[in-house]
Amino acid sequence: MTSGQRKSIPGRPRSDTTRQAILDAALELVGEVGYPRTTVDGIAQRAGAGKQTIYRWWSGKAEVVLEALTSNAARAIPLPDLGDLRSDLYAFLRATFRAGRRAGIVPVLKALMAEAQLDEAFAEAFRTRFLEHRREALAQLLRQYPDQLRTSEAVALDVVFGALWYRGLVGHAPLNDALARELTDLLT
Amino acid sequence: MTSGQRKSIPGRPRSDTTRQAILDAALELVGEVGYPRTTVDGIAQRAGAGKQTIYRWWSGKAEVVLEALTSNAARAIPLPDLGDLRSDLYAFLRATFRAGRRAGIVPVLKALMAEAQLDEAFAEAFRTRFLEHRREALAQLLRQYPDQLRTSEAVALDVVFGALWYRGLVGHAPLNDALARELTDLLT
Amino acid sequence: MTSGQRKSIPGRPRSDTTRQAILDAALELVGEVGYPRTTVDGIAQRAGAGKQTIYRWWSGKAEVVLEALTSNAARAIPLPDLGDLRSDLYAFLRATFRAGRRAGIVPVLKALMAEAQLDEAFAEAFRTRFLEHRREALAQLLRQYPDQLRTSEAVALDVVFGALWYRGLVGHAPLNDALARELTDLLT
Amino acid sequence: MTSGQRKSIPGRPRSDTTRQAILDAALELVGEVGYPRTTVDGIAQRAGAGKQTIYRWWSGKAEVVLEALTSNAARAIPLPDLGDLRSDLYAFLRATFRAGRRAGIVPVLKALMAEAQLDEAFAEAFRTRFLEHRREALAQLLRQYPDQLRTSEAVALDVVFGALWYRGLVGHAPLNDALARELTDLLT
DNA sequence: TCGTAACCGAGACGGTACGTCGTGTCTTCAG
DNA sequence: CTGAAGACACGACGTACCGTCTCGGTTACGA
Repeated sequence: MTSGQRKSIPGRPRSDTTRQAILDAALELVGEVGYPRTTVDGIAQRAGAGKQTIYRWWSGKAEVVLEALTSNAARAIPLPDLGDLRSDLYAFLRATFRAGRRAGIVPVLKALMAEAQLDEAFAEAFRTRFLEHRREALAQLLRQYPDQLRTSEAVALDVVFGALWYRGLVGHAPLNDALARELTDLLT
Repeated sequence: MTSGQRKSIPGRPRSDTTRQAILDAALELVGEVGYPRTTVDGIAQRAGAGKQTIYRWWSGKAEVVLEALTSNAARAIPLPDLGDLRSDLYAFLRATFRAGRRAGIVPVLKALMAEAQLDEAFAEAFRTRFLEHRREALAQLLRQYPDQLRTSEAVALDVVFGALWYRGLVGHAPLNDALARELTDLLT
Repeated sequence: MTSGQRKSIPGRPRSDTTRQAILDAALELVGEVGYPRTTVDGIAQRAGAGKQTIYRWWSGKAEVVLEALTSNAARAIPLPDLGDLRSDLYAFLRATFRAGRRAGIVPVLKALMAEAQLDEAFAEAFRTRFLEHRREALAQLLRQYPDQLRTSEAVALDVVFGALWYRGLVGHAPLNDALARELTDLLT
Repeated sequence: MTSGQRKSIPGRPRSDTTRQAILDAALELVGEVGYPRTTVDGIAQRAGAGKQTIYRWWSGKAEVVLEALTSNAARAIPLPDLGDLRSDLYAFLRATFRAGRRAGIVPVLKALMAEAQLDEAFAEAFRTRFLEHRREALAQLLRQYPDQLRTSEAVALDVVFGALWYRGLVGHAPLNDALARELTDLLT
């Protein structure tokens, strides 16, 4: 019955207060001065924490920011359910794009994607702890209408998130409702 | 009236030998130790050049690598012309993906895209000196068959390059002929 | 009957096992890696003790090592008594130097003397709990022959221990029998 | 005739301004907050120098302070020459003790001696660049009167500097004229 | 032919951030 | 209250790159 009740581990337990302070400080700093000018020292100082404490639980600022992003917000965009793929997909894309435009998360996400290119270990973390969740959300939506899609699920996901990230990263065109419209039309 | 032709500038002219040595050294180093562990010092040392010489002509390692990439190779993938969009687009995508898989340029491109996220000035350079060229190549192809495309040219470009970059950056799936096939089918 | 001795203090009494384990661990570590690379953490770990336990009873590694040194050994060099100052002093010095050369205590003493320079509180402890004992031993010897000494007792002590420590700390010359001989001749 | 003209070394030459600024800053800081609380960062900051510049030329704060001490001052106590050993030695000792009492160099010297105990490399530097100079000064004096000394030159030096350092390091008694008198009487 | 000016190599410089280490305090659970 | 365990705030360390600077030395051109 796996009655496994937690073996009480010895020693002082991790301070959740400090953990939260660090995550908050990270988000604040990133918001104020931007990701590249955010430093581990800076986060520690603002959080009233020691640098060591940060390095004990995270491997660097990228991981801290990633966790801050994914934990502070149960940032779930609710999946629409309007009965057909066209409507649901359009609603999903509009909502996603709008969420991106609203808060200052987009530059942070771009920076994390950048970090992932420069640091293989972080790439893995970013993929499994962030990207795949988003992918899975859309995948669930698509799976509801298996035969209304003009291409395979995998390619549909790559097309949607590809266009999304590509416009975001390159910045040559906005993520607006028109794009949502066109992608929807293309895929259904 | 200084009739417009270049006044011969005084002083020692720029050494093209050195320029080439720097670009070569940059590519070599990036190939050997990867972009993040490549340093301006390292490039200078390997090229037998002074650091100042690099900073005189480029703004940093990103620009050097970018120029090395775009200059060393007349890296033109010849545009196919098989008579219809389906064939041309498929050929184009296959050739592009294969070029990417072959040499070690892909990690470098990923790194440059990363750099562009962290440095606005370089982002501009990367966009105009690299990304737009690729975009324009495909755009020319698409413009030959204005009515065989299932979406606008702009979105088609974003879909193609989006999927391409997304798979490349995230690395969750390969850039293979199957993707070329599916994208072609989707867009035509 | 508990007649009037120590009121029994509440709580768990100090573990003498642990105390000894800490002192032993300290001496071992100092012997193995040297004083500067010995850390409080290291001592605690090797002793199977908590750091807090160390800080509860000592003020830092210097005090631990000092106590280890002075307690583990009833390191009394027996005072010679040969009947005249020359013989006694020479015997004393020879024995002292030899004791120093034998075991690995000398580097530790040097390190403690160093620590005393950097930490006023420890300087006091080192002086009263170690240095003065040695001084007092020789002083007793000297006082037996008050009129065979060519200088005051205080200066004689400083000359003997001065030369001793000076050669030990600087290391430009050995603490050998020749020195014992010359010092004896000089002082008597 | 060994006409050895300096081979011109390439690169920017070492900045003597910076070197001096660092040495000055080191002495100031040591004077203000004491040696143990002086940090390399602190020195660099006050000198307006980069930390790297310090580590390029010295191995740590101990070496910087040592050089500051030995270079900033042609701190030569002039050798007395009064015609006989008793007078000269007494004069030398009095002058030495007084010099020590006057400025705040004594604590620094104690700290350097401490450092030498904890760092073998620095010990060597301290010995050859400081201690031996002092030794040699007194040795010269002694050598003028080879037969007025009651012991060998080497032991005389150890007795004098031994008593001096011992009283300085332990601090149980002052370095005063009485000690100078007694040492002189003992040795002559 | 000689001066001026920009080039080039080398490498020192001021600076910022990094990640690690040791200290001494604290907070948990177990005796 | 002691003690093991270990997290915590703090502060210094030494290193790595950055982008700028300052040397001596080298081309080129034009006076």
